[in-house]
Amino acid sequence: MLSKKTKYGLKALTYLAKQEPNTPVQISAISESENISRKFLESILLTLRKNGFLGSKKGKNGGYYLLKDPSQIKLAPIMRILEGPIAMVPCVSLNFYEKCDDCPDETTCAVHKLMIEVRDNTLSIFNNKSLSDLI
Amino acid sequence: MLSKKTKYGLKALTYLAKQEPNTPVQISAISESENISRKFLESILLTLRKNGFLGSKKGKNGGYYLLKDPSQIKLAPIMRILEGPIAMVPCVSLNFYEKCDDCPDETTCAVHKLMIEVRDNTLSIFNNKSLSDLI
DNA sequence: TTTAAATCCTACTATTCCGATAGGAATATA
DNA sequence: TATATTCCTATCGGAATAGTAGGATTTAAA
Repeated sequence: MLSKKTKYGLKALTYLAKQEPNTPVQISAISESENISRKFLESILLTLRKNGFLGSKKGKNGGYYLLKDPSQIKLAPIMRILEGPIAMVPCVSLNFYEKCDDCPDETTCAVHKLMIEVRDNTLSIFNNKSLSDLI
Repeated sequence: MLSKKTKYGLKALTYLAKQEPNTPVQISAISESENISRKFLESILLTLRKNGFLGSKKGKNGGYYLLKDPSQIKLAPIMRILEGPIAMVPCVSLNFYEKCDDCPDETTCAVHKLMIEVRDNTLSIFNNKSLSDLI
C-alpha cells in the first residue's frame, strides 16, 4: 500500500507542475486545493526540497517551486524518496537491498524470482513516466 | 512491502507443491525447512485452510496438503487472502475498493490513473502464474 | 524599522499494524 | 490410554504511519 506521504507528495508535485515555472506556491494553497493536512504537507515538501526536487523561498510571498521541467522529473526517484524501496521484498531491491533472514540461498527462492519480475514491471512504469505524464 | 505473512505463506505453499499430493505434511516440517517460526506459520496455514487452499488432517500423522494441483492454484487469490489488496491505493483496488478522503473526483486524480497502470501490470503477473511456476 | 507572512526545524503523540507467542481444546492414531 | 498433531482465542511488544505543536528564522512590504 502506498503511504499517504507518497500519495500527497505526488499530488503536490503534480499541482506544482501545473503552475507557472519558478513561481513560489505556498503550502496552504496546495493543501487547500488537494485536501491535505497543512502541517503534514509541510513536512513532505521539506523532504522533497532536501532531496533536490523542489526549491523554496522563505518569507512573505515565499513558497515552493519545481527545480526542473516536469518532463524531466521521473517518478522512480520520487517514489524512492517518499515511499522507500519499489521492490516488494528487500532482497530484490536495487537501491535498498537487504538479505532475508530466512533464505539460505536467494537463487533458489521461489518468492525471490517472482518478486524480481514484479519489480521490473513496476520499475519500468516509474522509470518511463515523468511528472508531466501525471497532469 | 510484502508482509512476512505473505512471504511465508507463499514459501509454505511452494513447499507443499513439491510434496506428494494429498499426503499431510506437518507444520514443523515446513517451518524447519523454510526457517519460519512454527507458531506464526501455524496461523498462516490456518487462514489458508479456512480460505480453501489447503486441506488438513488432525491428530497423529496429521498435517496440511494442497487441495488442488499446483498448476491450478493461481497466485492472485493467494496474494489477496494473505496480503490484502494487490493495488497500491484502495481507490484502485478491484476487490478491496475504498474511496479516498481527499479526492473529490477519481477520474481527474493523477495518482489514481498511475496506480491503475501499476495494478494492471502486477495483476497480470499474479493472474498468469500458478504455484507450479514457483517451484 | 516594524509587522506580517511565510518556510524551517525539532520533537512529540495517538493509533494502527506486524510479527510473533501462549496456552490450552479438540481430534486422530497407535 | 498416551501421544502427536491441528485448532482456536487471546495477548503483546515494537515499529511505522499520520499527523500535531510550537517556536525559530527569513523575507517582503507598509
